[in-house]
Amino acid sequence: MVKSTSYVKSPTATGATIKDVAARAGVSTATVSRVLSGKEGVSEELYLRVRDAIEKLDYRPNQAARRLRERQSKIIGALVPDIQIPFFSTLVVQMERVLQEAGYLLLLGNTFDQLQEELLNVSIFLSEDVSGVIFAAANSHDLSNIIRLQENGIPVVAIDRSTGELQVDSVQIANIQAAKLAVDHLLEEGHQEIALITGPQHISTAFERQNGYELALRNAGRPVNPKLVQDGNYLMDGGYLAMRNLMERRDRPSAILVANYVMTMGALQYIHEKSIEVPDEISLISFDDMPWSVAIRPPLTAIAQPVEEIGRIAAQLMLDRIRMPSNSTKHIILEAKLIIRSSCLCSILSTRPARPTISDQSIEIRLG
Amino acid sequence: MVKSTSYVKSPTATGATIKDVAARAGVSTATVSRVLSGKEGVSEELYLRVRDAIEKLDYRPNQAARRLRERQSKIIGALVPDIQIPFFSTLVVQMERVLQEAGYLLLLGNTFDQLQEELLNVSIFLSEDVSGVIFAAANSHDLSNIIRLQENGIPVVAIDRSTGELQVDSVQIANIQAAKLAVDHLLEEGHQEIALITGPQHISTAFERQNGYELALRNAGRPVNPKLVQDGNYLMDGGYLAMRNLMERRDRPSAILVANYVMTMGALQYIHEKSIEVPDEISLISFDDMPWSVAIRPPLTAIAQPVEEIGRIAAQLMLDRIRMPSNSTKHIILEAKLIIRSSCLCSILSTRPARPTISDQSIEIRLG
DNA sequence: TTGAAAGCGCTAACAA
DNA sequence: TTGTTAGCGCTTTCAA
Repeated sequence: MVKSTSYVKSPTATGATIKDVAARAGVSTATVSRVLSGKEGVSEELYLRVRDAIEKLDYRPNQAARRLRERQSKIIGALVPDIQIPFFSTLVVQMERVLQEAGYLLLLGNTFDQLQEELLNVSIFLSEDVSGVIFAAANSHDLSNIIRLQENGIPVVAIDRSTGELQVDSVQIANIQAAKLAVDHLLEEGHQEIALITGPQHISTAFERQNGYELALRNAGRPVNPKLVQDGNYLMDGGYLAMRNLMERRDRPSAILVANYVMTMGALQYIHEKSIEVPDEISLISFDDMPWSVAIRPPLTAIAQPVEEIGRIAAQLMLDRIRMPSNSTKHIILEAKLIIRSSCLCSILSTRPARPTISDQSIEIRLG
Repeated sequence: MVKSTSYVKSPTATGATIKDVAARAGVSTATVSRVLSGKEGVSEELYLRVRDAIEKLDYRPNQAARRLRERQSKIIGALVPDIQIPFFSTLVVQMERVLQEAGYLLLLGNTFDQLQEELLNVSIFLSEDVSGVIFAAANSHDLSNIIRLQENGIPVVAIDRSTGELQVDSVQIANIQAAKLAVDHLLEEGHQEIALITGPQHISTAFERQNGYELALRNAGRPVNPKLVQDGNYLMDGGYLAMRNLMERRDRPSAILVANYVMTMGALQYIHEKSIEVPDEISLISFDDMPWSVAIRPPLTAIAQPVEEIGRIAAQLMLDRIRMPSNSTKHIILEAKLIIRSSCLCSILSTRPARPTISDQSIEIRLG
């Protein structure tokens, strides 16, 4: 068969277009468009005919065409370190829920805390002409990628991490207080040597949590021993190594605060490999609380962040900012809670007969 | 100031367009387009001028316009149950990596294993005119949403879960063999009463794993006791309740296979609440292996799926299918491995003096 | 209340 | 090798 050589991209059945709908309903595309966007001024009769045609043809408007015409994509980009980290996957799910409700699409970008990956995703976002970007900065000291977005007139909202000078809406927790809360608790329990496994210093949550740790010690008139502060790089390996460094010391600390959940897993691996008893030999408090923190032996005392709320608020801030671009910048700070379970208990206390240790009777303490 | 009333959507600085680049380089937009797509037939001189203009203007092509014009979005939709489940977040990250490399964007859709949510996401995918969809069916017995995609000429690839009649490329593990492997191991260790915590019967991995469990027992000439098969709904709560049902029986099983990781967390919660000793009182094997399986006490014996490989292969199958639509359908079945750690150990063996139990001396066994 | 028509930014056929 | 131009599917102005 000889056919004309007009070029056709997709030989497969493409969906119906607005033209098809218009033809079938016997109206103009303008009318269909009006029905689509629920605009006033369409007669009952035509409205019904159009709706009918839409249904019959299983028509769905082409988003690319819409975006091109409307000059706004209704896509929100999200820059997170790694969706494999439970904290961030929960964040993303919540943001998505709120945004979807408002007719926006969430486009995910994992940065793995590398500026280069962040840049790559920012480029994609710019190409997609995103309506906004919610971001956890890969490096709190280098926000050039974020600034690039702003220069392009794209509203941005910071989550989880601070942004220093940069004027942007933000949601995060009170990291200093949260860390202080944990250390205060350990001090109250009578711990003398309290260590910290911290994260990369270019990530704000890491140094803020460290600040909180040091603040608590100083407030209590205790010295801050730099040897007891180990960088675990926010990774599982790092947590493992940091824990090893700490436990191989001649004078082991009696308690440890771990600045994120991933490192806690690494720390626990070391603890279990060496059959160290928690909390008898060492008390442990972990940042971040997971549903399965109670499935771990011993159940972990943890600093629980209101993750879902952070996600929802971030999305809401974004929507507000898009609607009212000139509103004043908002900074939302939420408080984290200390959930006391059984991974920290003062070894001194365990000598008191009135309060049995876990290993004796396996009680469980739950507060908060 | 009185201005003309021409309508303007975005008052903010929009990025440069191809026209701007053409003007600046003193060429036509066609030439810019040719440079952009790396086409032959542009003189060295113009090429350089165009590149320079692109750089100076920080120009990035508008994707919406491209999609509209090219009639293909280069977006791949991904339908997964819940990105908060580690297995799926890893899958997504790997797929994204491969697809991005090939110039495709991944658009994520969480179904939470609800057909309604699946439908919602499919509608979005259709509107976005996605080039393909990689899916883990919310319900293996109702693939109508997937069929709808196919009817629209959209290539689909199945991951993780079977699709029965439906002819589609797929990647999954050999679930029956994997479950059998685990149960065989427990049988070899001398366990008499082996229980299963299974998932929803409309999810193929759940019933396939159950088949493998039953097959292993039958092959060994053992009866299958329906009371020992508990539905845990693939959720943490479900795992908790299923474990409780099992342990409250007069004759407790001596070993349990848990069909996914989330339920294992629930099961462990119950185990720890009741201070049940693993593996002394009960042996446990869990489907799915996580980096932090070694951070749990005791380190979990697990069936490790090649998650990352599944993700990469799925993405590759998708790309192949797009390039060669008429290729024959491929089914890739990968094998899972049994990683033996310390959560399963035969209680009979522990009576042999030569082999101390974990709780005695805290040895660690690692194979695989 | 309705329709005609312009044009969003881009690619590719075709002409030069 | 380069430019001109049509048109992808949609929304909105403007005129009727």
